[in-house]
Amino acid sequence: MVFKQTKVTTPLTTAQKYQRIWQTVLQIPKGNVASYGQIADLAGLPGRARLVGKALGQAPAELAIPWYRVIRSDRQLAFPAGSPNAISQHQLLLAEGVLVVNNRVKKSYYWQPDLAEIMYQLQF
DNA sequence: TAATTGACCCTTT
DNA sequence: CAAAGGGCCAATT
Repeated sequence: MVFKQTKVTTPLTTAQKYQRIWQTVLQIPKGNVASYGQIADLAGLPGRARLVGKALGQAPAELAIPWYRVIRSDRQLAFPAGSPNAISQHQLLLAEGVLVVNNRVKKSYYWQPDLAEIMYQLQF
C-alpha cells in the first residue's frame, strides 16, 4: 500500500511550542493540578516535560498563566520545600482548595481532562 | 562547537 | 517508598 503525503510538516519553533504549552496550562481547572509530562502530552509535545518548566518560567505575567497548577508527576511541587516559590505556590493552591502537605498533594487533585473537550479547546 | 544545566519523567532496582 | 539510570532538548556557558 502506498500512502500519499498530503501535508508537509515544518518543525515547531520554540515560540510555537511555548504557545501550545501556555494555552494548555490555561485549561487546567481551578482546584486541580497537572504534571509537567501531562501538559507536554496534551500540548502535542510528548516526552518534553522539561520544556514545560522552561516555558512556564518564560511566561509573560500578563497572560496570567496558572503556573502553580503544574506540579511533578510524583505529587510534589517542583520547587524545594520551604523555598519562596514553593511557599507562594502552596498559598495559591490552598486558595483554591488544593491541600499541600509536606510539599505534596493527594493524587485525587490531578486533572483528568475530557478528551472531546480538550480537543475542541486545543486546535493544534 | 562542545559541554552543562534544568520549575521533569518513566522504568527498574 | 527511595534512588539510580537513561531520555529529552532549548538555553546558556
